[in-house]
Amino acid sequence: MNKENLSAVLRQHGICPTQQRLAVYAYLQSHRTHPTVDTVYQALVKEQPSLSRTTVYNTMRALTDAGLIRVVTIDPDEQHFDAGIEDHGHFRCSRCGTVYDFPLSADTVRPLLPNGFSVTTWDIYTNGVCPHCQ
Amino acid sequence: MNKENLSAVLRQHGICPTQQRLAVYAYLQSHRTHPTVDTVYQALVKEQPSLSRTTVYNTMRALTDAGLIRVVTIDPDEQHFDAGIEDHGHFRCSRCGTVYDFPLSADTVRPLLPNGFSVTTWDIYTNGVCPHCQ
DNA sequence: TTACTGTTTTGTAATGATTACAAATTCAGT
DNA sequence: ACTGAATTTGTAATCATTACAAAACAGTAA
Repeated sequence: MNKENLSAVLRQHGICPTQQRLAVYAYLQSHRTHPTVDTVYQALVKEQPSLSRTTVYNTMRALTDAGLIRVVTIDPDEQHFDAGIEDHGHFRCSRCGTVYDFPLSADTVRPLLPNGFSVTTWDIYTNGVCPHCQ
Repeated sequence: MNKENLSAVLRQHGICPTQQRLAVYAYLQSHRTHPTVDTVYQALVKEQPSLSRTTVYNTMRALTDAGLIRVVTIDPDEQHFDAGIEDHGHFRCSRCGTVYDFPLSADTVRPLLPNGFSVTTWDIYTNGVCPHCQ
């Protein structure tokens, strides 16, 4: 997706597409590696030396509230962020810490969800050792 | 489960059943409310004024490593702990913050898990509004 | 252009959970 | 009681995240 499209998406969700927000959102779109705030900050500050960590935090909050990205809380130490909002699960390797996606359809998950609660989001987090570390 | 049984369980898992560890484990067994370290500490320090928060942290680590309790990372701010190690999912109310259990059998979850990864633990976290807050 | 207004960004300081660490305590075995 | 290992305790450090206020920016009207 190019800058114009990203801009339009942000605007459609009531977020003013500033330089910084576009940069963060574009980074997440093109790096589907579940980066942390600090990873994104370190990458973008090279181009925008004036960028502030706070701006990255604020942007993550705005994008999350708008439903454009998700927070992945699989790591007890840091929040990870994911621009992939289609249905999928997450796997975290306990050796190398890498977070992987795996496919998962909402139709197979929905029957498992609890009755009587209005579920707005669900996440499936799995831990173990990835093929690369075995 | 009484003190003697709890003691035996700890010993079977290679954990020396000290006063403090027993107190923490007994608290988790009898309070299935997914308490945080601080909640447990505040409750137990009334009986054991010398109790240290560090001891509670250390005990949580030991019990987790032994597989006697699980960490619930559904709350981005704090870790919650759960003595229920039978299969179940978690629901967190975004209004009141309460974490609920809901039943879930391993047999229904297993087919959803990714191939090629050796999954050692899985968690299903759901968010929304609980019946009490609606 | 200039002044005005609301929004966004920035940098620093505060917060708060968690960990590191070393001294004090407990405890088993001699 | 004495020794040595394990455990607990309290304090200090770490580090992700948030709060906050000043500076920068964008748009609009005169």
